[in-house]
Parts: sequence; C-alpha cells; structure tokens
Amino acid sequence: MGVTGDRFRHEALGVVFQVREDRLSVLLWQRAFPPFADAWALPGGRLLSAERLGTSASRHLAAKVDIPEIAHLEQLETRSDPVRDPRERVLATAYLALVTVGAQPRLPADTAWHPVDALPACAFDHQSIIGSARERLRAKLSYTNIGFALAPETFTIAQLRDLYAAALGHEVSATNLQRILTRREVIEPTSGLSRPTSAGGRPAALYRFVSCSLVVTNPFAAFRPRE
Amino acid sequence: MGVTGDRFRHEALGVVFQVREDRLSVLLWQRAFPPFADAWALPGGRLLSAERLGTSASRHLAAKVDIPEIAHLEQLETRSDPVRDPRERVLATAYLALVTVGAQPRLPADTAWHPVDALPACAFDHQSIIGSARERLRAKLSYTNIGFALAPETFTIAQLRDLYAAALGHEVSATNLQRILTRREVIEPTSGLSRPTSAGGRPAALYRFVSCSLVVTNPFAAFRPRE
DNA sequence: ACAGGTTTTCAACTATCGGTAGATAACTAC
DNA sequence: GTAGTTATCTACCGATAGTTGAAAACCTGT
Repeated sequence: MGVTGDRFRHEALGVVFQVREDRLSVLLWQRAFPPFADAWALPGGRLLSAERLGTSASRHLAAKVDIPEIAHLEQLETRSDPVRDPRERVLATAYLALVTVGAQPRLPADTAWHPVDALPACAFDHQSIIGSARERLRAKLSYTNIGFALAPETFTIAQLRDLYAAALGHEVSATNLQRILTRREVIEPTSGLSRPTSAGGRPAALYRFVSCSLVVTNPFAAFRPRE
Repeated sequence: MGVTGDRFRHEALGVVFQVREDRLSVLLWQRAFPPFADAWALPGGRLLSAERLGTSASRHLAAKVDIPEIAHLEQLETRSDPVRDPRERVLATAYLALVTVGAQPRLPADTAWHPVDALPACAFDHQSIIGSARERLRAKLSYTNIGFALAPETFTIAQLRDLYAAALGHEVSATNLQRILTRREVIEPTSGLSRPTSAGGRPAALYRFVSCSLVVTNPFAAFRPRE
C-alpha cells in the first residue's frame, strides 16, 4: 500500500504474415548492432505514454515498414521474461497482423520477408513468438473467416486452396474447401469469371469473402442441445 | 533511436472462477477507497522488477486471497487503455484462474464470490475482462480437457454434467457428455461407485480426468486430409 | 418380497459435417 | 473435331455428436 511500484518499458511487436509465392512468410528486419547483431527481429517498438498497445503496433508497422495494407490485427500475448532483453527489462505484447496476398509494400533496406519454414537466426524470443502466431493463425483459419485478411478482393477456389495450403502447412482439397466455406457462408460467388490461363481449362468462378471483419463461423458447439 | 522511452506501471489481474452451488462464480473484493469506492474489483496487483507476469498473478492471488488450490492459470490478454485507471496509466495483464469445485479457501473480509450472471458494479474495466474470461473458458471446455481444473478428483457423470452446465451457461446432456469425453479419452472410469443418495437410485460410477494438464482434444481439423 | 419411485447407464436412431473419388463441364491448342 | 487441361458437381461414406427410450441398480413403504 502506497509503495512506489516499479515501472517498465513496454513494446509492441507485430508478427506480419503474408502468403508469398505459395509460402507463408513473416516480415523481419536485420539488426545492425548488438545485442543480436545480424540476427533478424520482428518489427515493433516502444509504447508511448498516451498510446494503446494496438495503435502502437499499427504505428510501428506503418511507420517503419510502410504497410497500410494490414487487413487484420489482433493481440496475441504478452511476454514478460525479465531477461528476454539482455540490456534491460522490456515487456513485449505481440500482435498478429495479416497482409493481403499480392500486396507489395515498399520495404526499408534492412527489412525482408522470410518463409516461416526457413527462418533465419532470430533475436530475443522472436522465433518463439512467431511460432505462437502461426498456431493462432492455423486455428483461426479453421473456425473463423480470417482468410479474408490473406485473400485478394476476388479469387478463384484454386487460388484460395493454395492460400490455405500455404498458411495451414498441409494440402487442402479445393472441392472440400469450396463446399465448407460456402455452407458456412464465409465466401460467396460473384458474377465474374477468371480469364482462362494460356494453358487452357475451364474458366473459374470468382468468389469473395462475405464479411471483412472477423466472424466465428464454426463454434465449438459441443454439448449444446439442438433447441 | 536513443530516445528515453516511457515506462509504465503494470499489474497482473486474476479472473478466478469456481462453480459454487451450480453457478459459475468469480472472486472479487470490494474497494474501500476511491477511485471506484464500494465497487468490486478483480484481485491482482503490481508487477515486481524481477518477476514474470504469471508468477506475479500467482503471488497476488496466493497472498491476498489464500488460494493454493488454483488448478489452472493461463494468460488472457493485456489491457492498455491509457485512462483505464483514472489516477495514472496502468497496463493490466489478465489471467484466467480456475479453482476446483468444493474447495473453500479462506477469504479476507472484503472478498467474496459472485455469480457471473449477477455481477455487482465493477471497478475499472474489470467487468469486460470477466466477459473475456468467460468466453475463453466456454471455448476451451468444448475443445480441451480444461474441465479437470473445475472438477474434483473423482466425480459422477451427473456432477460433471452440472458443472459443465454451470460453466457453459446452458443445459448439457449427461449421456452425450459421458460418451464424448470418454471417446476423446478426456475422462476414464475408476473402480469406485458413489454412495446412492437417500432418495434412492442406482449408484453412479466414479470417473476421473485422465490428465491434469491442458490437452487440446478436439483440434479444428477442418481442411486436413485423412492421410 | 414386491411394487413403485429414482437415478444411472447403455444401445439404437439420426442428422450433420467433412474427406474422397469420379463424372461432367468449359475452355485452349492443334 | 480431338486431346489436354482446369474447374465444378454429385454421390458416397465414415466420424461426430444430439436424441430417445429401455434396461439396470438402488431406495422406501407396505
């Protein structure tokens, strides 16, 4: 009671995912100075005095990395290991950020995309944070409409299949994907058709996501009676 | 670069749930002084300089409320609204804590259990945090074995049904519950039988949870091929 | 001991979900 | 046309989970 409590630095980190060339990739920048010189780190930075964590994450991403295309941002978890930063104690709240496939944001010279299954040496606890973010993304792909934040405005089922396969890390059946997402009313057909490729083949119908804000579509309905 | 960053107070809060008299209840203490005098608040307190958030939550719960019976503790989310505390800015990381049914921890005079569907006026953003915690608990009950942290060592299916019904907020069929949790290998029968009640009736088999650490038992398997 | 009441347990029925396979449709190139 | 290619659809089927009702195992009162 009345004791002066300790105060802590706090940072917001962004795990920015984008599917690039059929591989789930994360945005990292390469540190020039110790600690962890030459290692790769998640974008982020200090929380300011009047700022919420979510806006801080947005600000650091938008300013340092020029990404206005972030289609989804959600809080992941807060890391509090006292020695996660060897210089001084810094709490870090990680956010999951998703960028639409095909977007090509300009990047600073020290910044690059890395496929998540071929990560370089990472600074601090960032590799483990990326692991948590992957888990979250995989889970939400299967019970929410979060795919809207990875997919373009309109897309064919084949494109969506490749996107889900990259993000989930295993093969996905186009037939199944189309039926399930349509039944859940996550996606709907538009009137458009895709240009057939030069190799021929039937033109594909173009779909879109029904909603562009997060909706839980497959509630774990266990133990609930059918009224 | 090199700018002196701001530092913040940080607190850990515990949303402690227990099923009491067939109602999901949360532990709250009544504030004596402003701000929010007389309103009810979640237990918790300051993060210390060498402490992780999880241990801070445990410490505050164990010290202030005498609960060594916390069977499960997990991080929920971090609240960062700059004015969530009118005195000064305090970041708060909330934890979900579960107490076994039947445990009767000694409580300080200002502390009491409140059914979550009849909450009193709450201080700060605590009511909304309790809402988040309920959501998390409900979701995890349906796809993990988290019930182990609410149930006693051994129990009958009827007891477990009442427990799930209280935590989920809707009726639950004992038949269904028994079949599903057994098939998922979440619970298993012991050799014991319950004493029949004075009213008569067949004695019930006693079950136990197979594991007392969190296991995901119903992965959202959507889109995964059957190898 | 037996009837009637109570609680538990189990088996059968059913709907839905989602993975699979194969047929059919719609296009290109030759 | 014919062959090749891609997309789409239907039918099948197993697993999951909600529902129902019967049978089992206990009590009490007569």
